[in-house]
Amino acid sequence: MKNILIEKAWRGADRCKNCAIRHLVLFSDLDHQDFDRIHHPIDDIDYEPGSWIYHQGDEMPFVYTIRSGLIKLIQHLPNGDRRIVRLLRQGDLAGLESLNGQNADHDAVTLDHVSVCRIPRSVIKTLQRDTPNLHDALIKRWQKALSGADSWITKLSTGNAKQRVARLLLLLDQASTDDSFFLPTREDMGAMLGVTTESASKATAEFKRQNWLKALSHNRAWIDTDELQRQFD
Amino acid sequence: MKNILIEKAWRGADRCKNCAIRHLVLFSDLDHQDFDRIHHPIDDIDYEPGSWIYHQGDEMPFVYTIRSGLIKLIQHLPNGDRRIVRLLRQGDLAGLESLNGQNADHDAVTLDHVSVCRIPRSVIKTLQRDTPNLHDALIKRWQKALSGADSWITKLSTGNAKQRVARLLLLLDQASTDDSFFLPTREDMGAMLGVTTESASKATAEFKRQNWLKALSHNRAWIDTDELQRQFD
DNA sequence: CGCGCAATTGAGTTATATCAAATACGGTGG
DNA sequence: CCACCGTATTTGATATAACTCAATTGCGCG
Repeated sequence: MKNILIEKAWRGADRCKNCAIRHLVLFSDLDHQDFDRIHHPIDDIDYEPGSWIYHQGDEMPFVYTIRSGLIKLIQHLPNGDRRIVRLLRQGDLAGLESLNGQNADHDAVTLDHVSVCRIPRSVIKTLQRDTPNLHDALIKRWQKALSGADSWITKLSTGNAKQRVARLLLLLDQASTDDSFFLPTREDMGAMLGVTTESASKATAEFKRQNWLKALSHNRAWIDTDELQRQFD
Repeated sequence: MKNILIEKAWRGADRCKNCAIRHLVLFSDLDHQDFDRIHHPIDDIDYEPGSWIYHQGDEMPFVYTIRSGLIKLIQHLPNGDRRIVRLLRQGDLAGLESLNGQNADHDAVTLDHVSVCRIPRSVIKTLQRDTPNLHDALIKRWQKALSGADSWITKLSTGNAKQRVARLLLLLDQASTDDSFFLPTREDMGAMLGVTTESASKATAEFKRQNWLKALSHNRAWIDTDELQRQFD
C-alpha cells in the first residue's frame, strides 16, 4: 500500500492564520482570537495518488480538510460489493463522522496528489463552543455533503449506463476550474455508477468516437458539455 | 392534491416545554431558559397520507421536525425521472437546507398520517447562537442524514433487484419498534431502488411465496430477517 | 356487491453482466 | 531513446437479468 509522502507537523495554529487557501478550507472565517484557542497540533499532510487516508471502521480522532486534490469515499457491503459514495475536493471535509465519536463510515482513498490539514476533533469541539463562524462553516459543509449525496443517487444511480456516465462526466467537468477535468479509471466509474467496468468503458469509448469526449492525458479529459447535456440530461 | 388535516398554531414555546415526545425531537436538550428565547410561532401540523409538505424549488422559511409518521423525499431530474432519496421518521428533520437559505432540494410527501413541528429558521438561527445543546442536536441529525444517504447508495442502489428489495425491507424493519413495519407501494419501492414497479413487485411476490414476507394489512408487513439477511446481505 | 386502483403475472424485447480475448498505454530498465 | 512488461482499456460473443407492454387478479372502500 502506498502511503504518506510528506508530513509537516507543527504546534499551534500560527500557520493556519497565514494559510494561502484559508478562504477555501474550514477555518476561513476564524479571527486571530479564535486561532489562539487552538492548543492541539494541526498536521499538514501530503499523500501520493492511491493512498489510504483512513479505513472504514477506523476510530476517527481527526477531521480532514482538503487543501488540494481529489479523494474517493468507498463503502463496503457485507457481501464484498463496494460503491464509491462521494468524491471530495478542495474545501470539503473528510471524516465528519468523527465529530459524533463514530468510527469511519468509509475508506478514504486519494485519486490525485492530495494535501490535507488533519485537525483533531478536540480542536473542532473546543472552537465550536465559542465561535459561531465555525458553526456556520461546518453547517455549510454538511449541507453540501448531503445535497451532493442526493445528486449522487438521482443523477448517478438512475437511468441507463450511458446516461450515468454522461452525468458523471458533466459533474466532474462542472467541478473543474479550467476546461479539462479528472477522468477516473473505468473501474472507479463503475463503482460510482453501480455498473460494471466494461459498461463504463463501452460508454466512454462510444463518447470518444462521437467526439463528445477527448482524453487529454492519462487521466485528464475534455467534454462537449452542450452535446452531452442535450443527449442525456 | 390532498392537504393539511389540522393546524394548531400557537405563540411562544410553552407547549414545547411540555411536549410529550420532546426527547425525540430537535429541542430535546433545551432548558427553560432556552425556550424563553423563542419569539416566533412554532406550528404543530398534522398531514394526512399523501400530502405535500413542500415542493422541490420552494423557498424554505421553515425546518420541520417529525413527531410521528413517515415522509419520503423525492428528487426530480430534468428529464422527468424521479428518485426517492430518503425516508424520514420520528425525530428526523426535513428542510435542513433552509438553514443555509437554499430552496427545497426535494418534494416532501407524507406516506402515513404525519405530525410535525414547523419551526421558523429564525428560531433555529437565534438559538444556535447561544445554545450549544441545539448545535449538538443539529450536528447529530445532519450526520445521521448523511450516513443514511450513504447507505441508500450502497445498500439500495447496488446489486440486483431482489437484493435491493430485500435490503430495503430489512432497513424498514430495523427502523420499526414492533415486529411489523411500513410496506411501501411497489411504485415507491421502485423509486427508492432505481428499478421498475414491476421488478419491485416480482421480488416482493417471490418473497411472499417463500414465506420470508407476510403482509399483515394494507401497508404493514412482517419479514423473516434472518433468512433475508442470509440470502441477500 | 361492484368499482377503481394496486399488485401480480406473463411474454417478448432490450440492456447489462459475464467471460474471454485483443489492444493500447504508461512506466521501467537497458 | 527504445523495447518490454504489466496493467488498464477496449472490444466482441453469449447469457442473464431487467424493462416494456399487456392482461389478469386481488383488495380496499364506498
